[in-house]
Amino acid sequence: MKLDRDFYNRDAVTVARELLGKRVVHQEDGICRAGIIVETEAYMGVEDKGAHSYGGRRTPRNEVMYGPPGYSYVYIIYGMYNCLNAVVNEAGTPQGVLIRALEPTEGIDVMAEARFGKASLLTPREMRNLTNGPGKLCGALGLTRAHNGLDLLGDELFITDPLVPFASFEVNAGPRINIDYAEEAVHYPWRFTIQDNPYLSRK
DNA sequence: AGCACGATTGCCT
DNA sequence: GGCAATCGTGCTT
Repeated sequence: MKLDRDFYNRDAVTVARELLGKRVVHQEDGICRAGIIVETEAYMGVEDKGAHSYGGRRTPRNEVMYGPPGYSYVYIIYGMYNCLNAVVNEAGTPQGVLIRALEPTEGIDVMAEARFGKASLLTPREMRNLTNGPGKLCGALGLTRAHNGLDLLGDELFITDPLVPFASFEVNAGPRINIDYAEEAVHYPWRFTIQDNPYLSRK
């Protein structure tokens, strides 16, 4: 069951919290790769010094944030990694939720091939490193800037309820990662994690 | 046209 | 723990 448009039509903090435990799917060329979201960050838009859209900054890169909710925002960081966000809130309020880590569930062999060049016989360490970071999960799912602006209610990249009920979990909130430039916003508790999940990007 | 920097990762000590 | 890699992007000139 895909999350509907209204799910995304709320503020980023609310959506970031509620995306925990949901299932991200990338389906391309008949190949399905998916995982459960275990870590997110909220970027609250024009008033959030951590956000790409802070102060109403609008560029070709973040243009999709200014469109309707429920679309992908994929951007390149450090010249080599991609980060996946869901655009949230009504059109014109440029907020987003960064997907920071997944627990892999489907297409693990394909993800392993994409990350490590082998489809099986992963060490426990490799298994954990498959999707425990925003750049890593994009690598595993095969997501690039070419997947920017996709409708998350479409058939290529979408988010659903989990196929089988995910074990009950506690949600933790803490400061976001690597936004040292964000002044007072540095300490806002807008990073959400499933407590003790083995696929978190850090403790 | 040039330049400083980043919502990261992986390798090294 | 530290730090280099690597280049698209945005902003200045």
